[in-house]
Amino acid sequence: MKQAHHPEVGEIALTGVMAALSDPIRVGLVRVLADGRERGWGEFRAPVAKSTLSHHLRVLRDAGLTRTRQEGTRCFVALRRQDMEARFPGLLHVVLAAAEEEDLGRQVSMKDDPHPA
Amino acid sequence: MKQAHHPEVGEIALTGVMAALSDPIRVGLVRVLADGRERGWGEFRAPVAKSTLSHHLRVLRDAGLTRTRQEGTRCFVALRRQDMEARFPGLLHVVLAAAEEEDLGRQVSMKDDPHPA
DNA sequence: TAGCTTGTTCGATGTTTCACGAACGTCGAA
DNA sequence: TTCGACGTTCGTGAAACATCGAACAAGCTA
Repeated sequence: MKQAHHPEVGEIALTGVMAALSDPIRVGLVRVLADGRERGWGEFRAPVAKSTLSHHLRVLRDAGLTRTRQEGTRCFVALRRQDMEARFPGLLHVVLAAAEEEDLGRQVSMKDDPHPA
Repeated sequence: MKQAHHPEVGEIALTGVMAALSDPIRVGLVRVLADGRERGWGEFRAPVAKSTLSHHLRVLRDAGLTRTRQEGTRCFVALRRQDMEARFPGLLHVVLAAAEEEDLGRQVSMKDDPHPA
């Protein structure tokens, strides 16, 4: 588990962000992170193998959408809302609203938080 | 040249739109169409073969971002601004602003319109 | 009719992506 | 030090994608 790379704000590329958000699972991950809370890796519930989940979280991280922090042997993931807002103002908001409208990424939830309402 | 398919407003999918906008050429195409003017296919200038350009315009069309109209043997392409606005309010605007910020898709221009400013 | 123009489609190629299970490295607990 | 938990990485396929040139179809034009 080496220290993961995170792009700086200025390095965040629009194409990377768009590509990252072109997958339903990843949109779901962003949605559950949308409230700004940092989440433990193991809390995520998605219908894929853990290696695949790791892959998706890596794509989000590489694109600059999320930040991963390590603490001992476990990881915490958070949305880089402010960085995204600084780089591409309004983007995250409209994408989240659009995803909500479509209920895209509903397959993703958090443990002990069945995403009910 | 058969009649191309266009998704209805309600059928436009967020993932499709995001995927379509994850390529610099396609973002460039959207940018030159952003003023709302309908453009002739042959006016586009992009550093790819015409078969590749055709492919990119098809992806944009299939995603619901553009509309293609045929007139005799030639085609005219226009951005579906209103439809996009109805489906995903604000999305096109923020994406265009972000693309502007990054000068993404500058490789695409129009004949007799060298994208000067 | 013959030929030109226009854009699409086809086939091939190389790259990237998504998916999985298995193996691995690291850390904390026993 | 041994064990278990936690994520990452690897190896592998299947599918999708970007790209090109060549072939094609449809419509003008001569």
